[in-house]
Amino acid sequence: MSSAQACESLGEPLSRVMTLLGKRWTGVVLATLMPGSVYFSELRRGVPGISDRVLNERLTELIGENLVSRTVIEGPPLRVRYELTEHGYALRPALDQLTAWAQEHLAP
Amino acid sequence: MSSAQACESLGEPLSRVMTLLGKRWTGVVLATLMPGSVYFSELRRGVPGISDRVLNERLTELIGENLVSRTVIEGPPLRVRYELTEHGYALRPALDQLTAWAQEHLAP
DNA sequence: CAAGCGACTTACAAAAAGTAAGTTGCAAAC
DNA sequence: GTTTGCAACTTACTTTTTGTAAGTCGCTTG
Repeated sequence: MSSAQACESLGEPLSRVMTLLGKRWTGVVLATLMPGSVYFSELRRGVPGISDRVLNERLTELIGENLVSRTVIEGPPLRVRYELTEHGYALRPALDQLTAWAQEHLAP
Repeated sequence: MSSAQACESLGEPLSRVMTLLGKRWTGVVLATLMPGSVYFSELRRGVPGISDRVLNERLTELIGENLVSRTVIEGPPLRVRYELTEHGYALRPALDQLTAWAQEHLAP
């Protein structure tokens, strides 16, 4: 396989992931959803520094990509659960690799 | 291990990686450097859509994190090679996982 | 000797993210 | 029984990042 082909085959799907993960907070939001479903307010607490506005924006995008599902629990009080879909959960090995890499190769 | 602890242990190094990869183009630039060292102009061609300005910015950041090295080749003509360091190259398994995930779980 | 390449740099516009306050529906506190 | 407060957003506005285009400098090629 030539270098150009390697670049192509690596590049195309990779650039699609990076369109998602290349936005601020997306990766951390997904990681925070890994342990299981959470309410909006729990998510916000789990992702220190993110604002309501952006958290909502990221969730909307992830729902649009079928990586996260949204379930309204009619109240009162009304609550909303967010949960990874199968596709979203499948990102776990990749995020684990990134975490391992950071621990070994990224300065604190 | 409690869910809160899991969140912590996954979260801290992950959020450091995402500070890097969460910026536009960073992931694709790193992936493009994987096959070997390249000149600035080759890199630009290898990352369609990126501008000189941002490519330069990303490279400067990556050099600052010791993930990429820069070598000036005195001309004329003067050229500059960019190459992954050991730390940068170590990201390969993670990027491969992301690529594999995109192929299986991300809509084109 | 005009035009172009390589590697940037600069100046300016558009898009994304940050910040803060507002909204709606209810419920416990005073 | 009115104020306070939470949950889940939404809106308006500021700041930061990106995008776009042109400019620079040394040299080379037609």
